[in-house]
Amino acid sequence: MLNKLENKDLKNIFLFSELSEEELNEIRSFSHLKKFDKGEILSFDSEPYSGFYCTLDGAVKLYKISSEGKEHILHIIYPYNTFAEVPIFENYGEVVKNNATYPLNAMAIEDNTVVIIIPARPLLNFLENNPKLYLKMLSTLSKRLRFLNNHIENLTLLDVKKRLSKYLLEKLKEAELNKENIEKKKGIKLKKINSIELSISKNDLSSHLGTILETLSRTFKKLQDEKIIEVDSKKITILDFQKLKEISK
Amino acid sequence: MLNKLENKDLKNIFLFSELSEEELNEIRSFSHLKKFDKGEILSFDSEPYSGFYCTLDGAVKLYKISSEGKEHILHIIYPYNTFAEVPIFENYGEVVKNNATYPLNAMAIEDNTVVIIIPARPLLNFLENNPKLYLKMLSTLSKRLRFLNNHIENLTLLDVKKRLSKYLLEKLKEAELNKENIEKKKGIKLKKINSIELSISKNDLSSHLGTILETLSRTFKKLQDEKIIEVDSKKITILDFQKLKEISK
DNA sequence: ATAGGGCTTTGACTTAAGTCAAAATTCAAT
DNA sequence: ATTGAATTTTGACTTAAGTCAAAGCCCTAT
Repeated sequence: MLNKLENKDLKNIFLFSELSEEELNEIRSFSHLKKFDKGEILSFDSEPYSGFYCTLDGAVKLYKISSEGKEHILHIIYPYNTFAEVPIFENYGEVVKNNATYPLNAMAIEDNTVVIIIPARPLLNFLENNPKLYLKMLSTLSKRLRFLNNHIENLTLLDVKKRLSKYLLEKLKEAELNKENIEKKKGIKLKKINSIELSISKNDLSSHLGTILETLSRTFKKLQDEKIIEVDSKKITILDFQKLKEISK
Repeated sequence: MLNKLENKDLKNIFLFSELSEEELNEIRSFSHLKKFDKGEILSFDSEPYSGFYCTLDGAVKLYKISSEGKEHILHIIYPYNTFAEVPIFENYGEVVKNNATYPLNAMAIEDNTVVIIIPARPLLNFLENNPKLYLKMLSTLSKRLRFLNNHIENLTLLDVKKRLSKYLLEKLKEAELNKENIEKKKGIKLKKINSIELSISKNDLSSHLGTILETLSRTFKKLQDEKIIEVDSKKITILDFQKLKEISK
């Protein structure tokens, strides 16, 4: 159980992955951990400085909510991924004024979700002395921009069936990459992956896909009736990869 | 008419606004201009290196298009705003490999649209020698992230009437800021702004708002019937600012 | 193993927004 | 000013997806 921040935790974060032990110590000196239970909101305001976050354990959803209570999840953040960088940089210089606003809301979606909080001011100082990190940061933000562009494409140009198909294919690809990593690391050969385990509730999934639970349920059923997938609670088996790919286009 | 790139053009670009004449000369030495007519596609592939762009005259739409030909416009780019930075940074180091893909398509939407093209490799070198620009670049990308987050919020949580209302209010605000700038610059007092001139076709506007021309037309009519706005071709007069604000929430 | 709460599915119905087609308006070039 | 093309509006109709309500399922803690 994660209770104290160690250098090895920081090393897993892309931005810090190439830092020396001393440098990691420095990062640690101005960062701190915080733990949340499922459903708890990560209230950005309560922190001394606005800064950015990284999930170390559990999962966090980043979402927008309308005046009528409708929710849309833009990102699900898993361990070692950072979020809430925007307010640090968008008006740099003004950031310490404590009135920064975060574009998104954040909520833990698993018990014992641990995040590390890295305050803006010391981080900006650190970056200035280690300009090589700027490119890493630019890379992270650029990847997120591409993700959001694709997300908008999905939401505006595809119907729910296509969006769900695309999501399933992405998760399958992730699982495959993960498998290959394990194979390489352990020097073993694992059997081909043809199923995925949904890591979030179907309600959260529907919110991420820009629809509602009932419509998602019906769309799963349609794909199952067409013998393209098999749904067993959270386990989705892909029966016809080609057809799924065809639909997602 | 813009035919030759001059330092004063570069100076208007946020990223380069604080550079010396020599530094601007350097930027100019590896950049070049290109001119497009309305409807022409800015084909990123045809350029020697992938790099980023800045509009100097006219306007460019950045859009996604589906396999069925449906289009969604994510950004309209006006003079001195940059675009297409993502492929430079997302996999930095690999960028020179010439196989970078741009997340969005780009098309000129006015005749005589002039863009400046800044190739990735020399730009990255320049940044390395002028690390202060990194923060400006991070600021630009962060602002774009916030914009896209808001855009997704609008598309997923608001209906067309709300989206249009919000758009009109934003444009009104822009016009007001513009007015204030002129007043400050010229030391004169202008009368209050209560109308805006649409700078893009209604078809493009509908695509940007995530709907279609017919629905946009009907939504304009609804707002007009409710005496909230008055539509005279491209000129939109706001008759009831409060109500418009109420609707947009 | 069983009760209870949280999730998920199903059914019947509504609605916002899309489609297709035709008419009307606006714009730009003579 | 006039004409033809491009843009925009209007009307009639369809449809994907949302709403509301009820039933069913399945964890998890006793």
